[in-house]
Amino acid sequence: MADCSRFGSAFATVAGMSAPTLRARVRAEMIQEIKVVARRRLAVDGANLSLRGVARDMGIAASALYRYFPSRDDLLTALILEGYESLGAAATSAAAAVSEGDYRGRWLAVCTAVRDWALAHPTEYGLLYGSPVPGYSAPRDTIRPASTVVLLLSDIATAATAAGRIDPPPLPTLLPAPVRADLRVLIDQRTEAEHLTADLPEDTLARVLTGWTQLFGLVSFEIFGRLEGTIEARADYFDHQMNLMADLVGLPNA
Amino acid sequence: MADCSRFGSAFATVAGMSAPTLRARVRAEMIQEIKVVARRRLAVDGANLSLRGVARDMGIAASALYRYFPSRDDLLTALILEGYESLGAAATSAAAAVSEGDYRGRWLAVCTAVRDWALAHPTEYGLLYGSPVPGYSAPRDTIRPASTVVLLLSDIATAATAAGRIDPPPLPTLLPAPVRADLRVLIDQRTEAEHLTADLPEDTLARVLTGWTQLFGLVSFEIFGRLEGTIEARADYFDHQMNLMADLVGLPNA
DNA sequence: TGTACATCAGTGAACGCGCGTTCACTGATGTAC
DNA sequence: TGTACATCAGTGAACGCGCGTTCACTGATGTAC
Repeated sequence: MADCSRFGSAFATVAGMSAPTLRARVRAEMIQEIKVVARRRLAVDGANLSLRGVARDMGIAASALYRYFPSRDDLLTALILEGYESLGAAATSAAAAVSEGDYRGRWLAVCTAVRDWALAHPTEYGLLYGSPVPGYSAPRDTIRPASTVVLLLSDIATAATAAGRIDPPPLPTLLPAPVRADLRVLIDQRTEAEHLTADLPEDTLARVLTGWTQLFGLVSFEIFGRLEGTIEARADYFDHQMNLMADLVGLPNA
Repeated sequence: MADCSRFGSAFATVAGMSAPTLRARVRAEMIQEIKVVARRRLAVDGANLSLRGVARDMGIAASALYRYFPSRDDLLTALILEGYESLGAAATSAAAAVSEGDYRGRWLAVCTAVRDWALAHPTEYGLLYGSPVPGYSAPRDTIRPASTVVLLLSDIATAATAAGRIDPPPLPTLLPAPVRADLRVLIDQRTEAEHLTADLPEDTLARVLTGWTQLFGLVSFEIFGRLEGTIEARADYFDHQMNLMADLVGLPNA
């Protein structure tokens, strides 16, 4: 839906074969500009994205947009998809910038990248992680890109486990069997899909998911204004909480 | 804004003095019914509450609503306020149903009450804890009722601390000074406002806030569909996570 | 290299809809004497 | 207890707006010979 390749784009037709025609290049640029302008409008209107508004900002007729996106919802879907990809890319490159063996550093880098991205794109963040847009349901395509961050986090834990550098603090609460089963399925799916040999104990994954929930829970609190009047040292607080989660997972100190 | 007392209501004029007039009673019932119907519509439309829709459902003219609420936003505010009150009441009575000394039981009761309320009122939950409604900003009145849950949680920790029944697991990460200062202010505000003598260490409050973030983070994940395809044993998982948070705070096992 | 036809981008008017809010009004309820 | 006036609840038309989407159209770009 979000992709436009089913439109008779000359670009798609000759993709990779010969140089794209003038039209194809202009078309691709146009699609990009529409998304850029739409994102700008999103920041003002919130999730109530309006095609007419976008067209107005671009100085073209509203109907012209239908050459590029078959409906408003498809444009919204494209923006959501790119949002997940943008956030995922930020987190991925932040993780890659930290040395292999510094598991806690990588963990914190991912968390901080998510927060920074959210602060830089608050409305987009709301679109991705806030309440669902009424009358709009995200298509299947968004599921995979949406899971980048949690995969990064669990990969860090997996690597630390494989290196024998994980040491989670013992806590009285034990993992209930049904949850353990759910987690087992997730771990098996992951190792199979990536042809990994490294394994992740269910108990570790459970704590990684705690950290994941804490990460987005705290970022949502901050972005949606729920920390107003309580915590003022936001960055310090965030860093502290994410370190606590790294403690809980058992990642070593540097 | 949300209250209608500045409207020339006969009820307000004679409040507590003599029996309310027929008109006053009918008026009060009408206000209630508007809110009930509006809440029902909210469940369908999401945050895009429409006055005309409410009027249609009630079988009256849209303009008639202006006798009761000066604008759409005031109705929305009233609903948000009642939402916080309803959630807070559910959590409070759940806590009260657990015996004084069972700190962990009270903690879990509050958490479960929040989750149950959210599952029973998903759209309202989204209105309270999702992305802010575009073009609408919540007035000051909503701040106090919105903090009921976190106060309940910290009161449990305070009581456990006073009883000497708290035993948090030591973790390497320490509280940064600026955060400690923020937390100190919150604790002093609370003890002063309630004329309490019991004190709460900043480190404990920090972990209570971790639990608070985890609680709403996880409920939001579940309500907003972000657990789809991962955790199926939702209730077990929730219970487990909230127990983990109780471990972190150091609440004793029963 | 040039011409004839097909494809595409963009226009502007139009459709049909829903919205919040205002306003002059009718009829019922309440109040003061 | 009854009457005159004031207050209130609710109506229905209207204003002005913005929206998504469709459609017949013009002019430019691309393609096949």
